[in-house]
Amino acid sequence: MPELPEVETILRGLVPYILWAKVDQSIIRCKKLRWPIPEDLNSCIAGQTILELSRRGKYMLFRLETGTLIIHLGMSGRLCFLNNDEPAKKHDHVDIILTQNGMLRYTDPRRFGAILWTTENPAIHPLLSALGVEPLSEDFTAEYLLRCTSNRRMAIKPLIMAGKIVVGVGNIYAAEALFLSGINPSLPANLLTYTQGEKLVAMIQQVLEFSITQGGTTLKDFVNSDGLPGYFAQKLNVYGRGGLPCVVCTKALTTCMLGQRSTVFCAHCQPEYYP
DNA sequence: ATGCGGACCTGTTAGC
DNA sequence: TGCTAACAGGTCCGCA
Repeated sequence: MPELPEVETILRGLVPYILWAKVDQSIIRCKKLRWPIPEDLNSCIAGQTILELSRRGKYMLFRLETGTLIIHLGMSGRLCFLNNDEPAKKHDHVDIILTQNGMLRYTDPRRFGAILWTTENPAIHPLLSALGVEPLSEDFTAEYLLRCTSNRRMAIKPLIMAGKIVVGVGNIYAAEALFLSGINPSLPANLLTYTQGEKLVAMIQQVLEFSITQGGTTLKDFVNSDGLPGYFAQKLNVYGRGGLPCVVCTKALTTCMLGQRSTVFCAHCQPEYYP
């Protein structure tokens, strides 16, 4: 499941292959994704040069001449640069064939992803307009976080995952950052102290940045689609380790559900708040 | 406005 | 062994 570091890694890897390339045509094999792929996708993008690749949260933005392709990988989506003669497999939804050699192939078995087209500034697109700040930007500070959490009673973990305050913090990185910050995932957000907020901001940035660094090392492999996601290379302290010993205190890690998400934490290192 | 639960979808794993 | 059921994941939507 691609999180922000994976999306960033994929984007960086694609730049040398597709920036300034021209779209010859696109082929839709299966338009069913989270929203249907626009029927007229081909007429929207054919013949246009890819002018810019960027990212907003986990949304990839391919700016063409008359509009922008918005691509989300959901949880099982992949975007690979392949030779034109690569045979299509079961869950290959779309090919974007370039006039030079090669094509971009979108694959998504679980269909949680999206491919959309907008002729407007993507920043005002309904999917992007309400997103929180980029976690690795200078806008993401303890002051900002505290301003956002001060009147919210919701648990801190689902709140930082919701994407309204900060984007790109999925279940894995939320759990890891909270562990490294010593903050209980259930802590009501309004009780977050400034010191905790500082720590949390720093740890979110640390785990994401480290993961991007790791992703970079497998960059050349991803083109063949067998590159390991960054978080596999990353040492995970809590995610997926419920019941196993805490790497710090050796007590068994606790698993709970929070906002319908499995959540692992150390009850000793991330003590609960008692009112 | 806030916050919660439901929906989407299917490959993988656990349990019978 | 073969089947079924639960689970995982990100994000939007609708209802209280």
